[in-house]
Amino acid sequence: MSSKELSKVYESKIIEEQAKKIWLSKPYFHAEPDSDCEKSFMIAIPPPNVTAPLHLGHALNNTLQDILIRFRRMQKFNTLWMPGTDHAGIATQTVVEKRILAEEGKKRTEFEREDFVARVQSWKDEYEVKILEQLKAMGCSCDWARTRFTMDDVCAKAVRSTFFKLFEDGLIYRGKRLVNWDPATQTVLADDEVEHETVNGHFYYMKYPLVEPMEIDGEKIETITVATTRPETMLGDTAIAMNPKDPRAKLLVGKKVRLPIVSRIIPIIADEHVVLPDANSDADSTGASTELSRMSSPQDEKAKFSTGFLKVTPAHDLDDYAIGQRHDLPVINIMAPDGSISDKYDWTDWEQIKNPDVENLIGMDRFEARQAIVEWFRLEKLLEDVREYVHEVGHSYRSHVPIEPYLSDQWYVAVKKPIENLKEKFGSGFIEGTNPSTSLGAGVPKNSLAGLALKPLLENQLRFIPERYGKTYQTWLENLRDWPISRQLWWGHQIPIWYCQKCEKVSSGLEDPTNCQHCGSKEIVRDEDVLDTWFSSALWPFSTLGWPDDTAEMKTFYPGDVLCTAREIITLWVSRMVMLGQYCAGDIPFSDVYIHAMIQDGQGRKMSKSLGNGIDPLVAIDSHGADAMRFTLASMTTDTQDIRMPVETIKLPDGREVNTSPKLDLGRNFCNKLWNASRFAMMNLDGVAPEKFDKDKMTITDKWILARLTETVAEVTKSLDEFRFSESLNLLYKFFWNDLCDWYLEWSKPNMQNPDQKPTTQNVLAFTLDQTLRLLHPFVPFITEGIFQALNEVAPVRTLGEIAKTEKSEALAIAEWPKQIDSLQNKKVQEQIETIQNVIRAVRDIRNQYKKQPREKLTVSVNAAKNIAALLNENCELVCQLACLEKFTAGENIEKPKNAAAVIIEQMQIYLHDAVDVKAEKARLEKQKTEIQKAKQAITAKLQNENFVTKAKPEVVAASKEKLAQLTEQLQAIEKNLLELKIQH
RNA sequence: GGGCGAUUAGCUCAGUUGGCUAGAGCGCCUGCUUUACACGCAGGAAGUCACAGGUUCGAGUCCUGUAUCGCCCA
Repeated sequence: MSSKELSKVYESKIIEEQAKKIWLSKPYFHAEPDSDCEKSFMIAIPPPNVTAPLHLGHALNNTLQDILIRFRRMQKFNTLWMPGTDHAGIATQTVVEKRILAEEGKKRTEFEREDFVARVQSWKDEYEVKILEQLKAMGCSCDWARTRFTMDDVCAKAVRSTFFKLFEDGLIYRGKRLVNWDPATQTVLADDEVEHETVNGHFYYMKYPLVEPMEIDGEKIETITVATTRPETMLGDTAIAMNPKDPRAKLLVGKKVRLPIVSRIIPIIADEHVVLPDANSDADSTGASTELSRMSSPQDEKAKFSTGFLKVTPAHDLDDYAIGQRHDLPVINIMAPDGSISDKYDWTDWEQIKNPDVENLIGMDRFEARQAIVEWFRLEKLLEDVREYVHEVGHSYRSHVPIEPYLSDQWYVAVKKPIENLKEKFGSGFIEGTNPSTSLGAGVPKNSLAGLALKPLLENQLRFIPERYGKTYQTWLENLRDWPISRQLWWGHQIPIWYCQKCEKVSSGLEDPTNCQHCGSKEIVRDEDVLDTWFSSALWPFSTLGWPDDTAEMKTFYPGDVLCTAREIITLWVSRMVMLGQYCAGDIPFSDVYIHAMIQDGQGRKMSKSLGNGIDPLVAIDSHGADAMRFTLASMTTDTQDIRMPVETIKLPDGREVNTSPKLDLGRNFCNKLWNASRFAMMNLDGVAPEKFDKDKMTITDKWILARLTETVAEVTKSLDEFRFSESLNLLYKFFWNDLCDWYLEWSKPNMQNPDQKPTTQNVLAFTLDQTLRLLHPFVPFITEGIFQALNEVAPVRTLGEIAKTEKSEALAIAEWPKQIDSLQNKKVQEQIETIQNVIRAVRDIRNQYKKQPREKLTVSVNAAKNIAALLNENCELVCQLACLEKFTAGENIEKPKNAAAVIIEQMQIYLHDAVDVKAEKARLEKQKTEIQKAKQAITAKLQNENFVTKAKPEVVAASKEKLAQLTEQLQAIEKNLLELKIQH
C-alpha cells in the first residue's frame, strides 16, 4: 500500500489532529479588512459565558455558524467569524462565590472588591481557554487572532463610549423604583431575567382590629380580614384598600385599623384595583367547585380567595406601589437587601413602636419571618384561615430564589424617549401600527431606542428564520419598559458615574473625571454598581470590530450578516444588539437572525446539570468524532422549536459514567462510509490522467452520476442559502450514499478493469469525489479535509476535459464551492437509470423471496415496450452485474417461460426463470393485485368525478389518466400471470 | 391569562405554494464475510398522519374547536 492511500480504518482523532494542523499552519480563517471587497460575510459568535464549559446547545449553535461561515468562505466571500467570550456578570460572580464558600468557607463580603474580582478573573482565564479549545475541537473556523472578551480593553472602550453617548443624549437616568430583587445574589434583575414558576403556596387570612369597633347590620365588627400570600410584608402595610363598589365600603372607608404587631395606625381607603370577593366562593371546596375554579379566570380565582380587604404594602408589591402612588401613602421598606427583616432601610416609625414582638423579627429571613408572623397571629387568635393556593411566583433566572419586589435606586436607559439628534436619520413620531392602547406602551417613537430596533423588522431589513420569531421580537419591543442597567455586583463594567459629595450632582465622561463637572469639587465618588451584562453584549457585533474608532474592520465587515442563536435570548440580547447597533454604529448589526431549536432529552426535558441529562460535547467528540457530532446535530436542525436527543448513560473503560446518544451513530456511520468510499475511489485513481478524459467515452452511468451531482450542487446551495440545514444534509446523504456508493461505485468497478474505459471513468470519479468533498466540507470539515489532502496527492488535477474544471486548492477549507454545470444536466439519462435500477431491484426482490443465494447466477427476461426493451438490452451488463445474472434479455413480445416467477413493475413484466413456488407466487401476485386495485379504484373514482376533471389543473388530470392507464396495464399483466398459474397447476 | 409551537411507523424526524398508492435514519425480521465499508450489503414487515367538525373536485398539508405536551410573555 502506498502512502497515498487512506488508512484501512477511519479514526476520527487522527483525522481531526491532522486537519487542525493544516488549518492553523496558515491564516486560512483570518479575515483582513478590504474596503474594495464587494462580498464580505461576517458573523459575530454569541460569546459563550465564561461561567462554565460549553454544552451540547453550544455545539449545535456553533456547528450551524461554522457551516454558514465555511459555506460563504468557499464561495469566496471575505469571511469573518468573530470569536470571543462573555463575562456574564451575575452568573459568573455567583458561581465563583459559591465555589469560594464551599471550598474556603468565605463569603464575598469578606474580600476586598479588588481581590474578589481577581478571583473571578482567574476563573475567567481558566474557562476562556477551555471554551476556546472546545470550539476548536468542534472545528469552528473562527478568526482566532481577533478573539475578544466583553471586558477587555477594546470592548470596555465601546461600553464607556456608549454609556456616555446615552448619558449625553439624556437617555440615562436614576430612579427609585420597585425592582425585581434577587436577595440571594443581591442584585436587581430586568423583567426578562425573572422566571415564573408555579408554586404551591398559601393564602393566609389575617384579622386586623379596627381602631373603633363598629356595627354593620346589627352585627358588631371588631376586625377586618385581609388575605395575603406573603404575611411577612404586613410589617410594611400603610393602608387597607377596598373596592368602592363593595357595599361595606361606604361605612368602612375612612376608618382606621391598628396594624397588629407593629401597632401602626393605617387608614382604610377606596381603590378600584381591589378585587371584590366572589359571593359564591366557599372555603370548603367540594369536587365540583374545584372543577369550577380550575376553569375560571385568575380574576375569578383571586375573587374566590379575596375578602374584599387588601393590605397595601407599597414598598413590597408592584400593585400596592401603584395604589400607594395614587393615594399618596407612605412607603415603608422593612427588608434588608438580603431579604431579612430589617429596620435599617427606611423603616422609620420603628423608633416609636418599640415592641419586643417586632424586635424578635428583626434579622429573620423573609420565610422565617413569614412563619413567625403567622404563628403570632395564630397565638393572638387573629389567624382566621389558611388556604392552599397554587400561583405563579417570579424566581431569579440565576439563583432560582423567589424574587422580592424591592425599592431601590437604579440606573435606567429610557427606551421610548425620542432622541432629538436622530430625528433626521430615523424620523419622528410613532411607528405606524404600534399599539398605543396597550397598558404599558404608548406607541413606539421612530427615533427612540425601541423604535430603532423595531423599524428594521417591520421594513423587512431584519429577518427572523423561522419567521414566527419576529413576532416575539415585535411584541416585546412594543411593550418595552425602561431598561434597568445597574447591577449590584462586583464583576462587570463599573458604571461610569461619579457622585459629588458637595453639590450632590452626578458627573460622567469618556475619561474618569477628577472633579465634579458642576461645582468643581474634588470630592467625587464613583458609583459602586456595574452595568448589566447585556449592556456590553449589546455592543458585541461592533465593539469587537473596534467601534467607536473608525476602523477598517468596521468599514469592511459592518453591518454583519447573520446572528445564530437560541430563542430564549431574542429579547434579552437580539433586540438590544439591534437597538444599540443602530444607535451607535448607525446600522443594524445583521440582517438574518437564525433561531435554532432547543435540544431536549428523549423525554422532552431540557438538558440540564440538575437533571444530569446533558451530553458533553467533548464526550461526543471523543466517542464518535467531531464530524459525527456535527453531522448529527445539523441533520436534526429543521425549523421546529425543539429537537429530542435520547440520552444513554455508558460506562467508560476508566469507570466514569457519561452520557451519550444513539443519534450520534448516524453521523459516525456516515463518516465511516465517506472514508471507505473515498478509500475505494483512491485505490482506483492510481495513474489518473486528466488529458486522457474522453467525453465520448462517458458511459450512461458516468453521465448519470454527473447529472445527479450537478443537481445536488444546485439543491444544496439553495438549501443552505435558506438556512435549511437538515434538508441540505439529506440531499447530500442521498446523493453520496444512495447514488454514488450504492450504484455508481459498483457500476464503475468493471470499468476500472477495462483499459479502454478506465481513464474516463477515473476522471469522472475523481471529479465527483472532489465536488462531493467540497459540498460536504461545511458539515464535516475534518474528514473531508483529510480526504481532500490525500486526493490532492493521488489526483492533483480533477477536470472533465473542457466540460468542467476545478480550481486547485492546497486546503479544502479555502477551496471553491461547486457551481452547477448546465451541460451536465441530463433528465433523460436519470430516467433511464431509474428504469434500470427498478429492474435490478425487482430481481433482487424475487431472489430474496425465492431464497436464492445472493451469488447464484440467474436468468431473467423482461417483457416491455420496444424503447424500454432496447434500453435494457443496451445496458444488459449493468443489470447483470448488480442483479447477479448470467443471462438477461428484454423484448416486446417475450413470453413468460414456464417455471418462472413474475414481477410487474411500471410497464415491465420481469421473469425470473426456474423459480416457481406456486403458492408463494400466487400470494405475492394476489397481494400486489389488491394494492393495485385499490389504487386503481381511487384514481378511477377521481376521474369519474366531473368536478375533478373540470376544476383540477389540466396537468394533474393528465397525470391521473396516465397513471390509470399504467395501473390498468399492470393489473392486466398480473391477472394474466395469475391465470397462467391456475392453468399450469 | 396572552402568544408561539408540537402531536405522522416501536424511536427520532422529513413531508416547501393542497394533487400521496404518506417518506428517511435508527430499531425489528430474512439472507449475505460479494477483496471500500458488518459503523457494511441486499431485501422485507410496519402508519385511521392526536381527535371532532368545516372549506374544497381533492386535506398529513388550509380553517374552527377539543385533548395532551412543550416553550415564551405577563
